[in-house]
Amino acid sequence: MTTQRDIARTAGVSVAVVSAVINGTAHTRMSEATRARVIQAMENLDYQPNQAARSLRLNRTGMIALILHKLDNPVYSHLLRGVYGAAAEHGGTVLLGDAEMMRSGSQFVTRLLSQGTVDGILIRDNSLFDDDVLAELRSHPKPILSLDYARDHPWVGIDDCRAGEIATRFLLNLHHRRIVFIGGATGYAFRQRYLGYQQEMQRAGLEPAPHLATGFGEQAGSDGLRQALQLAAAPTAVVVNNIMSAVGVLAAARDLGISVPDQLSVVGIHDVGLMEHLRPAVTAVRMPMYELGQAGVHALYELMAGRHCTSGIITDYEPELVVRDSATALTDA
Amino acid sequence: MTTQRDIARTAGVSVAVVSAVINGTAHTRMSEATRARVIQAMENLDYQPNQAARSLRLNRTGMIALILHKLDNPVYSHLLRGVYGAAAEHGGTVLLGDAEMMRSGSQFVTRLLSQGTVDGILIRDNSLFDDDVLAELRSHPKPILSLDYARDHPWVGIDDCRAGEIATRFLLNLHHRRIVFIGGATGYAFRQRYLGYQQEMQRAGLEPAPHLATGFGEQAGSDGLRQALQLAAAPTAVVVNNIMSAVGVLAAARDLGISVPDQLSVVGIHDVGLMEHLRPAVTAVRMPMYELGQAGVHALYELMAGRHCTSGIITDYEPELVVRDSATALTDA
DNA sequence: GTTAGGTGACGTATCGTTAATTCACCGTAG
DNA sequence: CTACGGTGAATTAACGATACGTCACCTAAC
Repeated sequence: MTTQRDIARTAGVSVAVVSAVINGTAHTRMSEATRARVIQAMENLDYQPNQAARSLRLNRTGMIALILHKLDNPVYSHLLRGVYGAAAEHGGTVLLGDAEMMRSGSQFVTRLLSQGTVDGILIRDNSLFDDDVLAELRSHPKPILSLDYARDHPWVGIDDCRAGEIATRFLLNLHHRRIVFIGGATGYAFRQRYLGYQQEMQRAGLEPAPHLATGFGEQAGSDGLRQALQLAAAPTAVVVNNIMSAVGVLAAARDLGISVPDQLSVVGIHDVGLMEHLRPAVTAVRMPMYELGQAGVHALYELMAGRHCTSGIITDYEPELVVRDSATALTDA
Repeated sequence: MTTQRDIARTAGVSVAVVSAVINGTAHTRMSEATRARVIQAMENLDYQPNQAARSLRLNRTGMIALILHKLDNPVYSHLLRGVYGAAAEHGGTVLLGDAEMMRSGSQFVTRLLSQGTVDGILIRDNSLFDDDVLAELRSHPKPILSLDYARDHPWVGIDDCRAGEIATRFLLNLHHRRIVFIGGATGYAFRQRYLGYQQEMQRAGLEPAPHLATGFGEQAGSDGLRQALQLAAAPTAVVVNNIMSAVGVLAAARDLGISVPDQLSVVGIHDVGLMEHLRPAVTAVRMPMYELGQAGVHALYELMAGRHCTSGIITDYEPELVVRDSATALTDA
């Protein structure tokens, strides 16, 4: 491995100068000729700074952790892109973790937290961490930022309530009145979306249906729809709190012989490529996940720089309805 | 931050003893009483070793990189689990990267390769890296293992050819004769699956259809089916080379008014949760991706230990057909 | 002619950990 | 009474990069 010492020897300067050339240290100056010689030597010897040494000296690794609920959830696809991109802007690398690995006592969490492996942590959905881990998280010195509302941490979020409103408003405009809200686990974001639904229903003078929060994933959507059909008045439309649950709703509808959108309109919250390729293609509210990732990283870097960061919902980018085929106007039957 | 020096001071010993207690160094001995005092001090002060210092000293980070094509491809879900699990067994952490980030010249790739950020690299689908990156990969000192056949690296793979055979054999047993093979990008694995299809067709005395390798993803499946229908004799069954393309095939079939499985049987290669929740639920060949991840990590650790590692297909776990609703026996029409 | 200030560069302590070397002490064998 | 081996520990030199303190040299102002 080529070190600064090798460069120094080759260029006939001291390591201090090499380091100064690399970091542009104001303190140590050098002539243009010297700088050029050093740069030449670095290129010739194919020098690459040793990260471990750098981390030790600077007490900073240039790596941030991103902890997600289910890595394979397609809604994270854009979030990941945003996070990786923004981290790269700051010259940083991203260590990706699944919340599953955050069980307290696991190698992974300890390592992240206290061993200086990362400079900061971005987490999505606090509700997933058990109390021990949360305590550990709070006690350790590196900044943490939540990508969802958090009572005890700095956070950045997207307007989940608005997403619920948009989906509901769309269905109301299509003359639906019996609209139910299906799916969603314990997270704050999930509840916010229901809140948006609730508000919009009340604004229209309608009674919101209870939250059929049957959980997360395809099965939850299927269960939710079956429960919805037990209600006194069967719904003509559903808002689905989650992209994978939307798949479950479509499956259950098919299994029960309910035609979508003719007999049941479906609007999903969150949009991914899959929604376009299901049949019927699913009308969904696109959430600005890419932008959330970006904003989260920038805010985290603020924190890591010791500066203040204002928590809140990002307002530059709003949830946006993508109209496809799974919802249609209610015709008087 | 608590360091070994703090422990040493508290326990009234030297740092050498602390290090020896931690690492069990044979060279430096100590009495049981001393060891106990050191351990007590470590607990009291909540000592966590500094990874940067460790990495610098040992020239080893305990981190391996896993580079995938599309992170959000659900088939990686089980692979990830296998990799993370096996890495944890070795006390390691996984740095996850998308091949997109492997564009040569990017921060990420350089960092991985030469700056000692990781001890080894696991890559899936070599075809994704451009020549510059591959050259860099080969020139750098850390071991690399491919999770797919590779001419120039050690590799571990799954039996993709067998998967093609299984899918085709299943359809043949259902009396299908006009079977086409759809989708797949440039990877070796994709071609192997077609090869399996080809072999099985020939074994049945049938002429294999040309490989409708329209690419990767939902759109590819849709395009592939449309192309298949242009063939002289329309197919009664398709093998789909890729899970997302299967979604596209179903969508195109629906759009074209072709009923699955009544008019067209579909078998997918690779299985993910989604397949169960599509309608019709997709019959698919489950690939041992979890086991591939495990085997890859173990082989990589062999390489990192300077030992030899035999490249090849893992045989302990075979591709396995999961029968659902998208394929049915051909009845004489 | 002396000195103040600027320029260009060097030497070295430091980060926390590991491991090779050295050392002090004690009991015992010769 | 001395030499010796074993035990339990301390000292210290790396690992590579960074930044502070220092210094030699040159020019120009007084």
